[in-house]
Amino acid sequence: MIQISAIYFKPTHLNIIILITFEDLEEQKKIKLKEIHFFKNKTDATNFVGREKLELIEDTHTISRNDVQNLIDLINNHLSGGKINLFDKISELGIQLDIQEKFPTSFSQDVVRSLINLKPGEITTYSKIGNEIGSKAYRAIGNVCKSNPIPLVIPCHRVLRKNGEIGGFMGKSDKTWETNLKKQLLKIEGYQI
DNA sequence: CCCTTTGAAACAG
DNA sequence: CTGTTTCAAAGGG
Repeated sequence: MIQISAIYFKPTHLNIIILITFEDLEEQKKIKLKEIHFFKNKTDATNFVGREKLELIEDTHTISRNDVQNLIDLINNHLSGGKINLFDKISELGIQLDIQEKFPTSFSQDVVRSLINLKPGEITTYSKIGNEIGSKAYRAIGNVCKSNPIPLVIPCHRVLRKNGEIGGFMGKSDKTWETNLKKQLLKIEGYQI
């Protein structure tokens, strides 16, 4: 039984709670980032930890791995307007991501490959991705984004509708907290909607 | 296997 | 705005 740990924090320049779940790869002295979740407040994050039966880490000093603190620093840097490619930086740290497991089909991997090439402030559309990967399954591209366990790192928030509308975020559409967060993330990256 | 349903979409009318 | 088209993926025979 693999123990999944969780830690949550409030980024310096954004009024949300970010929760990271990860697996400790002890033999490699590394971690594997599993999921990133966003919450409105600490209560919601705590409830999630309880529901998912996660091992909550109260602060990073209690764990031996620097990876977790480095990861939090990277996310904070990015959310403070630092135009870094989170996917690349995380890879440089040697933090594992289970892209293969979470995106098993070649279709979904094509979509992910297209997404991680996007720079902060750069946007695309569902149809543009379709053109890149040679598919007209625009809605299926949305489904891949919906199943993304690591938003920000795989930047689904940079995918808008062709007509300029915001599109969905984390499974939610229309005027939801999620789509509002999508707008905020784009604004931080310097993209004016 | 095949059939139906479901999308964070796009397009025509 | 309302259909219609579109196709990958998942679920149920």
